[in-house]
Amino acid sequence: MSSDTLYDVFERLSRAYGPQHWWPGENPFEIMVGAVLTQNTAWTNVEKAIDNLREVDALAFEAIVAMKDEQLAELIRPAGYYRVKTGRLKNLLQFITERYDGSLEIMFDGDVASLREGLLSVNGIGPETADSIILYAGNKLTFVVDTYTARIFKRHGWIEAEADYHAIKDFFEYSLEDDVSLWNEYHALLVQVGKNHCRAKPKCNECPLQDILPESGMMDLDQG
DNA sequence: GACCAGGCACATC
DNA sequence: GATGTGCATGGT
Repeated sequence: MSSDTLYDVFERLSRAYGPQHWWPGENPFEIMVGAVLTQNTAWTNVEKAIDNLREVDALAFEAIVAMKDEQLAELIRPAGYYRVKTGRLKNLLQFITERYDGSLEIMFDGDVASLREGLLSVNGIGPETADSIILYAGNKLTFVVDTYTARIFKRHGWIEAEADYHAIKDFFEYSLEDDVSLWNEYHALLVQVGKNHCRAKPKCNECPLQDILPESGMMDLDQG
């Protein structure tokens, strides 16, 4: 699809939903924790887990590092996969301790490419989580691709059905101007429209994107 | 009760 | 390299 169409999509979503103020979270550390907890999980469940951590003053780097695994697991339980995510959070904090002396400020100060590579080397941090941390916690330029992004653009035929994470990421990054605020807002809006209309069973009625002509390969969308 | 959610790692072929 | 499976809670 053309760069103009990509901006058109953004404008429509922006008009329909307004500013998204992403990421929901008070500070970079909280955003980073949320990025792990929300893996394949509804945000409402993540909120419960984050509230639990906050209640016991455990929404902080040293507090989580010091916590026993069973204790952390119990607190984040509402977010699901709680045993797995306990390990992932610990792995991430250990990485930051070792490489950046436990400082998010130092971590986000350096080169984005090497930070991304480092995050991806952590067991439990995949491309979406790494990019979410870099963009939303670090305010650094990287585009976040998620299930909704792929689903929306593939269903409309705007990207090829076989495109993988990096192909989609490259497509957005190449087509859009380098602007952290734009990339932040664009991903947030895609999640918003995805939640409302582009789930497994699509509801295309009243979707802000419904009357954009597909460029190819559009599936039958009005069965939801 | 079935289905789904802002993924990721690992086993198996 | 492609495909399948485990991980788990809570809302619809």
